[in-house]
Amino acid sequence: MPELPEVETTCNGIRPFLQKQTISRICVRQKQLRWLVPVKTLQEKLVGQQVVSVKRRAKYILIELPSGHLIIHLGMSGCLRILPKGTPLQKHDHFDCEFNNLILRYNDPRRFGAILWHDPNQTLPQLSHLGPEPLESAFTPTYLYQAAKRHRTCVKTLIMNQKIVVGVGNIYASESLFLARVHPLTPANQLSLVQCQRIQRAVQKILTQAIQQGGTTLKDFKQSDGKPGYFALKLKVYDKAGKPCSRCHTPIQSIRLAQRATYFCPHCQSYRHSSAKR
DNA sequence: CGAAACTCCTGAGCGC
DNA sequence: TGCGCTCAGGAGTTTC
Repeated sequence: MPELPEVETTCNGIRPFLQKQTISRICVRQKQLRWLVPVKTLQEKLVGQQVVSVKRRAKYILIELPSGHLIIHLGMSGCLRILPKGTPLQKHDHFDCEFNNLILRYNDPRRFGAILWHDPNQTLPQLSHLGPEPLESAFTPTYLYQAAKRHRTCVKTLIMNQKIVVGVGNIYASESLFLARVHPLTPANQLSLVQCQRIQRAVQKILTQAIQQGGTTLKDFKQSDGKPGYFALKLKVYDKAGKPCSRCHTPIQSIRLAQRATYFCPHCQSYRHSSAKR
């Protein structure tokens, strides 16, 4: 579930509680995550350290300490909560980072998430090779156009490729292409510059709106204070198969693309419309 | 090299 | 009520 807006929401939610706080203790209850630093390393690097900042890169949460970064990835089902000390455990509470008066608690039913340590002197493979941030200046229509030219895959798979641009997951890929009026199956190397411009703008608009709404809660995403995200109410095509398109009332179609559910309006996003210059 | 399939895991929802 | 099946938002690895 967590795509860029959900990770951004989580960062914003935990930041005010953690800044300048000192880590007093850590607790790892489940070692079978996607990646987990050795507990000994965590103990050595974290305990007694003061949080300098809380940042986001792609879908990774970076908690900066004087000696490096604690990096948390929420995977598909992870969430981070700020809780009072002594809060009883719930199922799938895998990791605690304790401060003086509060706990940063990581819960992840599917265990696709990760807890990493980034030593500033070393490169972390997960963070190298990442593409530009979609909301920063490097993500331009020209950049997207040049990148698209090198790929034969379809546009939806392209914008979900973290080497091309980070943060766009399955939900926002469908939503962005609907807003851009581009068919998800359009081959990347056939996109026009005008289409790339529409896609770039749409991605930025959708992600910005989703951040303002606190992310999207479909099943289990929670903000750090436990509230759901409200962008689900704004979704136009995702999970709307058979429902009328909000723009033209044609039933929304769903297809499977690279093993992922994909939704689009066959009228608004037809190849004919997509290729036409607008 | 790129593209697509496969993989990790739990839980929800469905049909029977 | 319960069983078995399918599907789920990520992303590195494997295979072709």
